[in-house]
Amino acid sequence: MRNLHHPGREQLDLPAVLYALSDPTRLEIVRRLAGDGERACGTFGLPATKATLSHHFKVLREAGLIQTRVEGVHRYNSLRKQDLDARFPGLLKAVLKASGPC
Amino acid sequence: MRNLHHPGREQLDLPAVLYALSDPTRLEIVRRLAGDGERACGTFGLPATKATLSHHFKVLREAGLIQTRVEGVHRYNSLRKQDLDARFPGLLKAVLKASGPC
DNA sequence: TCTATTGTTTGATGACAATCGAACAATAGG
DNA sequence: CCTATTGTTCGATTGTCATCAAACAATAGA
Repeated sequence: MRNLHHPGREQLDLPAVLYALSDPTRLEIVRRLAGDGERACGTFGLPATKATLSHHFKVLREAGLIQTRVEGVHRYNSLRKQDLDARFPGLLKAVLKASGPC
Repeated sequence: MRNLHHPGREQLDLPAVLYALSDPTRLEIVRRLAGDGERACGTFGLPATKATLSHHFKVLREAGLIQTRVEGVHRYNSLRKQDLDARFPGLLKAVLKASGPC
């Protein structure tokens, strides 16, 4: 748990990204990160236990959608907008737009 | 099997669409339909049994990605481009682009 | 050092999904 | 009517996923 695994930009896999986005809870996390820039895991107020949320953050991280920065006792998450846009131009924007108004 | 179920344009669900696209076999089917317009199920030459392919076509159909027209003994599939673009502007294009050159 | 906070990991459970072979249904063509 | 073709459905198997409670790890602060 010391080292969080983040795939490189070139390793981003489209099916894995689409799969990560296909869960409503994970999509909501991405939506909020798209607006807020950076947030700690515990600040989402989503209807799930911390174990479940930790699982979802892990899926998003390993698919390359988010980046997690450790600072003290917190984990700050942010969207990897630039990497996603470089690899899959227009995809994130289209998904966010399709997911409704923020 | 007489009546194939196609969800209406307004019923298209983003997570379901993303999930359907997150399988490599299904993504490949969509890619080919994007180029070819209309094709019968048996003409894809994908490495899976007909039972498995029938399953994938069903997932795509019920997510609203494809339309199946029955003619004689064949089922002709086509992409629901217009419905997808109306509901999720730019999404299909971005996914196709991200999935590589056709 | 003790305690509270934050998040991960583990283990278990129930649900769902991908895959296949075999049986079935529908149709076209003899 | 018989047969080949095309695709769906069924049943079974195997594997994966979402979820939770509980245990654990790491850190900050008193």
